[in-house]
Amino acid sequence: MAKRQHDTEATRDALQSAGAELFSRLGFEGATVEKIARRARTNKAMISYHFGGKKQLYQSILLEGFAAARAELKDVGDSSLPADLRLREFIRVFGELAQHRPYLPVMMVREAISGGPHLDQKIFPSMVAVLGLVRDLVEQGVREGTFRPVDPLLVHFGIIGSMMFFFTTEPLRRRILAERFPGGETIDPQEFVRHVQDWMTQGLARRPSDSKSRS
Amino acid sequence: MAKRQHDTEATRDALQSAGAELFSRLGFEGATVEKIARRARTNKAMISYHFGGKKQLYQSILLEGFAAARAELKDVGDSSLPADLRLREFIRVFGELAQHRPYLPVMMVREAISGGPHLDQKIFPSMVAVLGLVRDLVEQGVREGTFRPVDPLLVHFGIIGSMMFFFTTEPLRRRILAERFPGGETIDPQEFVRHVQDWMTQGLARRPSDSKSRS
DNA sequence: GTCTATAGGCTGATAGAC
DNA sequence: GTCTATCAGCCTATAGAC
Repeated sequence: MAKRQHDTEATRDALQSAGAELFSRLGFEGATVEKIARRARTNKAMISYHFGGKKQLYQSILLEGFAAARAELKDVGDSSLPADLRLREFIRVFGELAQHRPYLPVMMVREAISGGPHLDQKIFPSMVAVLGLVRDLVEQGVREGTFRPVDPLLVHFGIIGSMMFFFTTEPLRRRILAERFPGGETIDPQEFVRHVQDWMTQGLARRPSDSKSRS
Repeated sequence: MAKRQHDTEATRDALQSAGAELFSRLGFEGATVEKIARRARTNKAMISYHFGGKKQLYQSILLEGFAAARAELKDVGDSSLPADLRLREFIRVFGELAQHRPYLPVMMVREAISGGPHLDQKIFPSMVAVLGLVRDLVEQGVREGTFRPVDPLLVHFGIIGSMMFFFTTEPLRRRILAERFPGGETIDPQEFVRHVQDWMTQGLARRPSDSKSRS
């Protein structure tokens, strides 16, 4: 945009990319500015220059990652399909998201476990939006009669929980399963996504015996 | 056991207890020996004296916690009930475990996310034992005809995942739900456990249309 | 067994040269 | 914009007094 020695954006992007990789793998404290700068092929002074410090770099990564994720989930929110199909779609997109941006779920789980000590309040709306999406979707299904009466919040944590856990614990799963069964018996992410879809669809389905009034 | 100035076991226990609390809340690096010692009402030299260092204290906490957890799950493994009831029982006991020893799931998820950098290989057998318990249980159900044909490993990660996520993210959930709905709309753990039980039971149930040969 | 004092290493931020 | 050099602060481990 203005005159520049190398390319302002290039350094910025390299730092965010290196940060995403290292923050997710090592956590906020474990990923030192030194390591991040080295991986971005620059120096740690650039982190202060471009972002104002380590914490702000961290937050910018989460903020921009969440914005992108929200955009990818938008279609599911706008869809006019029946609830059970939308739920399958949500799970599929969520799984793709986790594979396309593996750093996001990992960074978020780390934060959630600790009560969000490095979280910028600006991402809260995005988190609540995902929750609202599932809630609407479940309420639609109950209304349409395809789902049994169930608390959307519980469904939300069930789905998000199993998916987040699966995708964030890949490092250890790989290590243990590989050490004990050197054959290489690891789980295919696609297969897990399909499992959750089936589990969910059948597990929420309304049964003939269900009455509307059931707490 | 032998002559002692105060009580050897007392200091040891205090350090383990303080360590469990702080390691789970702050992570391995975040929980400094200084903080742990202060909370245990002693000094950091005691950590080296009793355990040989910070890492060994950490591992002793996980090792003893896991041993206790495994003992509590033993009854579920030995039970001769039908598979669907055993599965409900497993989920219930797992939930009680997470509430009774909240530091355990949190420490384990932290490790799993990072690939287990501070894990002693000695706990691997305990982890695999839990996995084996679920596997046997699911295979029993498929054999008995109450469960549809399903990969036990996928079931395992589904259950453990949703439970671990729920119980480990309580800190952030509390914070967000409390900030946005000051009414105090938080989720009752018992209710979530019941939800997983129902979800699981119905989601795995064999449907009339299921054939035995299905991958 | 317990404690204080300290050694030695690593951290994030930044001043100042280019 | 980029980089090197440096500073103050914090960490774990431990020597040595009691």
